[in-house]
This record gives sequence, C-alpha cells and structure tokens, in this order.
Amino acid sequence: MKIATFNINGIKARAEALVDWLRVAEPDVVCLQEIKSVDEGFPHEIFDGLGYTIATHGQKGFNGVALLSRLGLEDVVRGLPGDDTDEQARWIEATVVGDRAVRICGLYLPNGNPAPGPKYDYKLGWMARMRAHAAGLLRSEAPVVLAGDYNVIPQDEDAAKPEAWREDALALPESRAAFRRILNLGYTDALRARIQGPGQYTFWDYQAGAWARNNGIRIDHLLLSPQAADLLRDVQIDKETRGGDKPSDHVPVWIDLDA
DNA sequence: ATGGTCGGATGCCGA
Repeated sequence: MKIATFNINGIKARAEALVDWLRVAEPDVVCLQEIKSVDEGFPHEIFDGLGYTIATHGQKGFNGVALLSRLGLEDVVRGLPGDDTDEQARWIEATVVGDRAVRICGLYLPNGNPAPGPKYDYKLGWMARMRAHAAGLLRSEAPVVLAGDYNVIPQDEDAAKPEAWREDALALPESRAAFRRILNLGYTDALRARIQGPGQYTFWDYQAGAWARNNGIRIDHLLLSPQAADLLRDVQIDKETRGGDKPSDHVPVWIDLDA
C-alpha cells in the first residue's frame, strides 16, 4: 500500500500538477493539505477516471485537508478530536483496507508564527491534543500512519540553514520537544529511519530562489505505529515535482507498506 | 492593486 502526503497549497491552483503526479506515482492513498477550499468547492471532477474515493474536510480560504484512496475509505473522522470549539480544518482520518487494514491520519499542523504569541500557543495546544489522540490510536495495536505537514523541523540537520530558523515556530525547542513527545509514544519517523544523509528536504520557499539553492527544510513527515513500521518497505521524496510548472512549495513524500 | 512569492479572497492575510 503506497501512502503519500502532499501539501498542495490550493487545490484549484494545483489541479493539473496534482493529477500529473498521480498518473505517474500511482499512490493508493494520498493525504492532501492546504486544499484552501470548502467541501462544496472541491473539484472532484479533476480526479474522474483515476479511481479515487475522496473525503474532504475543508474551510473557506485557508487550511483544509483531504484523503484520496483507490482502496476505499471507511470510518472517516473529520477534525482532530479533543476540542469541539476548534474550527480550523486540519485533520482527517480513515481506515483503508488492502491486504491489511491501516488507520491513516492526514494532518496539517499549525504554523505557529509569530512566536511567542497566540498563534504559537495554539500550535503547542494542538500538538498536545494530537499527542493524546496518537496515544489512543496506539491502543488499537493496528497499523497507524500519521502523515502530513507538521510545520516542525525536527533537528538542525533537517534545514539547509538552521541558523535562519532559530527563532521560528517551526524550529523552537518547545516545537521540537512536542514533536519528540509524539515520537516517544512509540512512533517511527519513516524518513528519518530510511533516508540518510543531509539535504533531504520536503519544502522550499517560493522566495529568494530557495529551490535553486536547495535552501529547504524537512517538515512533511510520516509517523508509523510499531505495527506499521514492521510493514515498511520503502520511503521516497518526489522532489522533482518542485521543479515542474506551477509547483507547490511542498513536494509529495510517500511510504510503501506491505499491507 | 495587495513588500520580497504564491494562493485565495478581498479592498490583505496566511504561509
């Protein structure tokens, strides 16, 4: 089961690039972030003929997540559990059944800038809530995948210029600690485990020629429960999409599970 | 038209 995460930065602007990538990469499941669309405005028709079942959790203007699956979607949950007053569309999860049933969560973690401030407080609160939910998911003892744009640079080696991010919400010690607290529940960072060496990034800013200079950061992550980690066959970053026409500032990242 | 660059939605905000 090939499972990808891709922050597409606007579904309407990215329709062509996204479909082009789907035809080549042929993922079974895709977690999309920043669809920037309400559910009613999501262009289902661009996926016609590709065989995907689609579930969206959108909002007007910003944020918004979606799941695509060639293997169906069961028991869809929209919104990160634990706070009914949170109106930001940043979480969607469902069960996908291949050879095995996998619980797949697509997430768009808050950016948190400027820090300190209310946006950073929201980020840390959201991460604590995600940790609680991630702990609950482990109790199923089933394969679980937490895939998305975490807006966290886990370590200095995950940035081309770590000094430029020292005061940023993506790299502050509290952000990194909150990310580690989720890992320490027993999740495996799939890219960290399988892709070695520096310069392995998933995001390059549109500004200042960041892509041309490989001035990137690694912030799109797939975390695996122990039962999912046991099934891991492959991990890849499809960085060539960043050099295409009208690219997102993120690229797709995917895993292949024996499931 | 909106800083640098985008996208979506307005008469800038979020990233």
